[in-house]
Amino acid sequence: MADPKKITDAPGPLEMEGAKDSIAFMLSRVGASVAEQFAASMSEHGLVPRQFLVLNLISAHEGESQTAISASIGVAKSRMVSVIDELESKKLVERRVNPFDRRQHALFLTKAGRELRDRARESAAELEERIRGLLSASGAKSLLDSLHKVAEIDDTPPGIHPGLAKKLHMEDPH
Amino acid sequence: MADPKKITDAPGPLEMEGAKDSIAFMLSRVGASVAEQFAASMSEHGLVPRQFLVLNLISAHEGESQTAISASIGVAKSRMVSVIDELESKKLVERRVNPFDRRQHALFLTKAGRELRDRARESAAELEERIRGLLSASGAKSLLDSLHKVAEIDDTPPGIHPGLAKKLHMEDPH
DNA sequence: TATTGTTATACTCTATAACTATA
DNA sequence: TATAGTTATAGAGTATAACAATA
Repeated sequence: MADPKKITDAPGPLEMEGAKDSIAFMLSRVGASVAEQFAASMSEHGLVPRQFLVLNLISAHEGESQTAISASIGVAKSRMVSVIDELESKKLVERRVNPFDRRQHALFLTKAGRELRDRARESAAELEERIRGLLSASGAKSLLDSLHKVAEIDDTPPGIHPGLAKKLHMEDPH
Repeated sequence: MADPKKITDAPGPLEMEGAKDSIAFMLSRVGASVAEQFAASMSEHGLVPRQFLVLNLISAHEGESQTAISASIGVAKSRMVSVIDELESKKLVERRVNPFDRRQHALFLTKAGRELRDRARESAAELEERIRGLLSASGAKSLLDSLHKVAEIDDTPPGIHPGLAKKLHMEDPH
């Protein structure tokens, strides 16, 4: 086959051979798809995934500094500024001066922040249930187990999500 | 706990509770990690993942147009231009005029393109084996099976990788 | 009038380096 | 001297619309 072909009918999506049999490809593809669904789910609360993560980290570690939070999710501290700025402008997070080191901002959730955290967690739980609904109970357990094993492929600490250090897509009609 | 805390020692990475038990989070995290490893693997051949995908699509569908390829991976046709430009400048891909429709460029791999495709596929296979090495044979089979089930969470056509394409749904051309 | 490939432009996300105020 | 937070800037990636050639 060395000649241009006449396109006679609608070709449909061209497929790549072997992709469906590759764990690497399917993990990457399904992972990106789930991340998209999650981003769409969070956007209903006016959050991007990274903000949800930060909200939960502050919730579990109140009083920590911006640098500590940023290091925990693997982003530069300079990027944390606008993330906290936006959360603070929505009255979800408070910056307080740490009296033990006045360079640091101690981060705390407001009441509204705790409430939004809970609502966003419910959305996350709904997505989780939607996924588990596609699997048997033993299948879900086995999948989670396999994911923990494959997670050993790199030495990223457990709390860090490599994809959140970069960009996550938010759905945008049109 | 309502007071800033004195940071006494290196805190280590702060963790988010429940993340490890969430299939959604782990899928997203491991998927991003695998995608990173794959990108690193492809970069050894001077390719980005999308170029590898395009190389394989042209290989399986020689003579197709740029628009057909771009639609198959869910990217705008305008973005395909620079992708093909680069592949062509490396003498991996040829644009030929399609005599049946002289607006179209029929895409073909060169000999060097087929050789690089094969070498890059070997690298991809190595990553696949590295992942499978972390699992039992039955675990790998079960994981792949679960991934196919979870892939039903959206209606993305099988060949499309949402992470490589921003726009998921191709408009019906009317 | 519609489509293919292309170009131009604006917008978002990111990385990096400086700067300040504290330590 | 070093660190926390901030700002500025430049680069990469992307989406979108418009355009010329062809159908």
